[in-house]
Amino acid sequence: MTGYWLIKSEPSVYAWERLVKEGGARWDGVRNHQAAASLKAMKKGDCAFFYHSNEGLAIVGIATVAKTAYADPSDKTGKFVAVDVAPFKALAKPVSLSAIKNDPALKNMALVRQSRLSVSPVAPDEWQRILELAKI
DNA sequence: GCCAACGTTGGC
DNA sequence: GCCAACGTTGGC
Repeated sequence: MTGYWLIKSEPSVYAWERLVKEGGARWDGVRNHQAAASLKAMKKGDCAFFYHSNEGLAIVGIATVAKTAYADPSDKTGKFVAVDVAPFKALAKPVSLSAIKNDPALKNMALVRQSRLSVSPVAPDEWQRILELAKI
């Protein structure tokens, strides 16, 4: 069973285009326990929507989990974890936050309900719906 | 630049 | 262990 997730990044910090260019990245710096729990639950090969926060405000691509959770080297306390992700596919049509908010099928997404959460699970039906909107 | 939501910290 | 104060995130 493939798991579905959503990871956020500010484009000015780490943009989707950079992930594509570099072919992969360590996803570290998560300092929230709820988000960390999602990181720990990720399996190799799981898919994650890549969302641009602050600027763009849209899901722009799909990444895959290349390496499951390990101790985050940037965390001195040793409590938090990082995963490695790789680019999988760009969306033909980015799905904006406003489109998500306006879609009754997507209203309950963690992205909408808990906007500050940087890593969150995505339900399979939500995943499918977004793929439709993205014209994949 | 403002503000709401949420997490964390520290005094009691 | 409660709660006020403060810091951070992120949408608008």
